[in-house]
Amino acid sequence: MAKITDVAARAGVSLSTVSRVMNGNPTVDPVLAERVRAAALELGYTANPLARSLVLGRTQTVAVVIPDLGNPTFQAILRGLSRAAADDGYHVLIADSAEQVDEERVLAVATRRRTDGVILCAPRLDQASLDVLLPELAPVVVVNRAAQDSAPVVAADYRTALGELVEHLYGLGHRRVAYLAGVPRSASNAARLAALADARAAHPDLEIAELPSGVDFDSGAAAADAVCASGATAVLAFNDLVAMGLLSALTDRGIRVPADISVAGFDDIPFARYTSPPLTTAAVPAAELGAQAWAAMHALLTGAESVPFVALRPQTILRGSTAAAP
Amino acid sequence: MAKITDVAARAGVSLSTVSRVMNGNPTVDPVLAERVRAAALELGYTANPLARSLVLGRTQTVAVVIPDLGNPTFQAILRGLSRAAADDGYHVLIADSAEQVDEERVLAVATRRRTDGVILCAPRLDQASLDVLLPELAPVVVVNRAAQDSAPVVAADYRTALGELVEHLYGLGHRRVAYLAGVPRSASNAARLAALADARAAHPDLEIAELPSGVDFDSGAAAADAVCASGATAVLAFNDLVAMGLLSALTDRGIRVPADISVAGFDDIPFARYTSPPLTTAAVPAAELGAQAWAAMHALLTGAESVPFVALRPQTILRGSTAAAP
DNA sequence: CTGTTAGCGCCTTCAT
DNA sequence: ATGAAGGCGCTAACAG
Repeated sequence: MAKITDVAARAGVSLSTVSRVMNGNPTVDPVLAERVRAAALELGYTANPLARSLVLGRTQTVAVVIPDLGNPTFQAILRGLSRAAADDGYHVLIADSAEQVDEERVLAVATRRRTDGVILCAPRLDQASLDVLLPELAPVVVVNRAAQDSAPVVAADYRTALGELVEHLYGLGHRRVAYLAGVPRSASNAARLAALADARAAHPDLEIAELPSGVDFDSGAAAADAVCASGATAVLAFNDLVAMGLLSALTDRGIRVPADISVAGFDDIPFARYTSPPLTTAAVPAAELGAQAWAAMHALLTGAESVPFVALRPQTILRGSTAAAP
Repeated sequence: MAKITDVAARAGVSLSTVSRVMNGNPTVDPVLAERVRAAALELGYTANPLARSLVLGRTQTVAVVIPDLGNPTFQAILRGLSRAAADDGYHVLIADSAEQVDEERVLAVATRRRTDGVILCAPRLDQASLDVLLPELAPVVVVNRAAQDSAPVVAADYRTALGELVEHLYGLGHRRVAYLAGVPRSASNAARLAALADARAAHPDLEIAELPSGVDFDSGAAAADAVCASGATAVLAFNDLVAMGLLSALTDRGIRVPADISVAGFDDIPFARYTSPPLTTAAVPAAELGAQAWAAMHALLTGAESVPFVALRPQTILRGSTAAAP
């Protein structure tokens, strides 16, 4: 691999001149510049990014910490982020913590050292740990959870979105609703609970039972009996996977959706529209969330003005899985 | 951020000694070593990975080039790869070429310079370009396509897998089968066509019509009319998304699956089991593919013995979307 | 406008 | 066993 001294020798100039030319510094004699460019081309020279990183103090790379690369929402966030970063000439280092919450912190700090900043998706990390972690990570952008002013936040507005879903069900005449809670300690679950509290306050005749569940298909299926026992006429699932699992288990039991019971999901993952019946859900703009997270990071990196808090409003998508209460 | 000289000063030793201690070099007085460790701990010192990378000539990072982060198969490959690499203490840089085949080459070369190697998923890159690209990328591992000895290959055996699917249909009495071809120029499509040729040779009474299609849900839906017109009693879709689109469109037309027509997919994406009817398909072990790709790269990086070609056999999954010919 | 020089932070011979 | 010194490849003052 050709190095800068090789190019300098070939062009008969000093290495500083080569550096200047390669970096577009205009204070170079056009003739020399051309000679340098020719030499660089012949040698297929490109500056070693590592050496540049060391001297410049920036790597043109950011780290994205994600709890689970198998989760469609994080996949979409990563996709949106990666493409937006690429458009700005940045690279992305991924760190999948594989749901190991205790690893998350170490991972974030480790990746931070080889990058210019980190975008943190850590919904299950407790707030106290997060608060001490963030300053250590700066510049850092937090996705989908609060970060008391120590970092810009880009989040979907789960509270409003779930609120709309509740209103939708209430408008259909449902008065007994079950909520399948996902990870109880996650930030987005807290937002959802707030939405339920809002709804209860607004509608005294509305009963919302909170049933435990997980975050995946099987959890939804496993909750079917509890849902039936609760006497609810409508279910708000933690996410689409849970809703789909529930849908499947209910169907197996001969319970008709939405005739007997309405089911709503959350996220609008790609397959939500293809279930039968298609799933009513709140479309979280995950890829856009990723793009916005990048935008926030880019602003941090370039010292540009930036919004400290970006809230993206999920869109309520009404499909066939919800209907009037029986 | 503390640097090695800070630790040296605090411990009252030279920076070489600190370096030795941090790297576990045993030729250091235990007393000094302990003093160094204490100093490092107090200062929260960790060697700057960038500086190490520059001097050591290795970054502990590999690049993964992927054509589309939105594709479930590549997502799974990335997940398996990322976790396997993390287990060996390596980081992963992702490069999503967003299906821009011409960008793929530049991207691969660019990311290669900041990493120790690249794992290349480039199913649509033409073979000639690939052949000149690979030497430039070494060490490099190629996923899901041939690489004439210039790099280790880790691939799913599409040919055998599709062959099994055909046999399955043939065994069910189907004699007129339609194949919904995906991207004609992709490597895996070539493997699939080879499987069809095998089947035709083995069963003279078997007719297989090749119908053009894309690779996504909508392509499958759009192919419904052509499928009906073809008179086929069974369809092999390029992948599960195409199969699901077809399934949906057929259902809309009142055509029953599998009573009127059988449909088989490919890949076994997470939702294939949840369609109605559930999809018969070939389960490509994508995450395992990623893990194997990492293993191959790790071998390359450590100079270990390695297998030049790993073929992973997809498992045929029989579900409800295929049945006896009407 | 160009070349020389001093680092960026670290590892590693080479002496001692 | 330890320290001094050179260099990884490049950029950015500083002279000239």
